[in-house]
Amino acid sequence: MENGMISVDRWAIGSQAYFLTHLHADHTQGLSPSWRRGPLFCSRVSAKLFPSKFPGFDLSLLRVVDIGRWHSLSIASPSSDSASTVHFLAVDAYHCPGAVMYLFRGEFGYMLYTGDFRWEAMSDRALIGRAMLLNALKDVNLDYLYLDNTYCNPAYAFPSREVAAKQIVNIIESHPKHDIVIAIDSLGKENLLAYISRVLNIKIWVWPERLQTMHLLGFHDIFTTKTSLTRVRAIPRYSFSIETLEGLNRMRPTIGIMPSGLPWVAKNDKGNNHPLGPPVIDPNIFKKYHQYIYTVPYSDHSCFSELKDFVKLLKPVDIKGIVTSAPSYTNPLYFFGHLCGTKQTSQALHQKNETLRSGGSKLHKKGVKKLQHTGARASRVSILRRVRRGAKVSDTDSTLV
DNA sequence: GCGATCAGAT
DNA sequence: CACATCTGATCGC
Repeated sequence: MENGMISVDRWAIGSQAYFLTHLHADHTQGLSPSWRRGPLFCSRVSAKLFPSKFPGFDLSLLRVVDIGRWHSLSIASPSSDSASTVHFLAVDAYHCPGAVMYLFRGEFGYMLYTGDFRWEAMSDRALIGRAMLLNALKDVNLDYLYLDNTYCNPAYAFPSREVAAKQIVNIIESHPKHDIVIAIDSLGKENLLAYISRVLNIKIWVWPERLQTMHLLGFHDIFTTKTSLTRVRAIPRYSFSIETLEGLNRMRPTIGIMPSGLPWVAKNDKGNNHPLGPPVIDPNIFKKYHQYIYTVPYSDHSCFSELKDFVKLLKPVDIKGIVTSAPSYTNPLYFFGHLCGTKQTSQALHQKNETLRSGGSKLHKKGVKKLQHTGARASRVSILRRVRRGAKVSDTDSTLV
């Protein structure tokens, strides 16, 4: 938060309390096993996963925030002797396991920080979250909304995860003799994999660290690390590529499935990369992306229409985007200003397509020097990182490139 | 030397 | 493309 007394998904020095929305790496930059700058509030599921993400972390710093219940925290005011109280409520963000949004109440008014979230209006979980938020805000204004603006453009239109999951099952069923690899991250999309497993009555291979995560999350019979037990494997997204699929296909017929909201960007005209132009739906939707690869619009972020529903529901006085680093960052007020309180619309028109950068300016020139590195040191760093997250596999079994 | 951060990759 | 992630190189204490 801007007053500097509380940080959400930021871990630099200077705050009295720190809040974690979820355990994806881009929200934990700056956290490390040796971090101990203050109490760290997070959901119960995040707390459970915490030791495996940061082995050696001082767990006495963790404060579990129960979903749906108001908590409070006393913080010292920087300008006066008196302490003030901040109240906060965690609401299920329905993004990845443990992901929550935080509603804060304090001298600054009401502020909602969504973190990453998916707002599928028809889902039970979103309905519960909706009721919590409406109840908390029924008699007051929401002064600030920090919004997951990952897909804050009408060009981003994709179906519910339920629909996308059925598409994926259809793809698998239409390739009965193929091996299947599905790209996932270190956390998230467990429900998709569980759905595939249940419908097709098949186990899903995951890599060993991921199996540990699955066990912590309470999945005990669905996943395996033995390739001989299944033709469906979930592999890290960073190792999922055209080359990977080509390599696999030299051994056995294999297709890859990339579940993501990204390919469903509408493509604007070439020369005109104005991000605000009329949306044009990508004609390749639901089609093959490559000889061996299907991309399916399964997203853990809200699409544009869901963001719009969310803003309409909460009618915040002001909105700020959480994601500010994307090249085509768009101020949410451009699309949603008219749904907000006073004066935002005209303001938004002057702020459209504003690009915000974080503090570190990148002035380094590239390629000025090419130093040889000492191979010994590089591998030591790498090994330490592997050890920290728990013994990386060198599995001949999975035939990952 | 070591952790933090950056650049570049998928 | 870059949702999130990993690797190796470099920075800075």
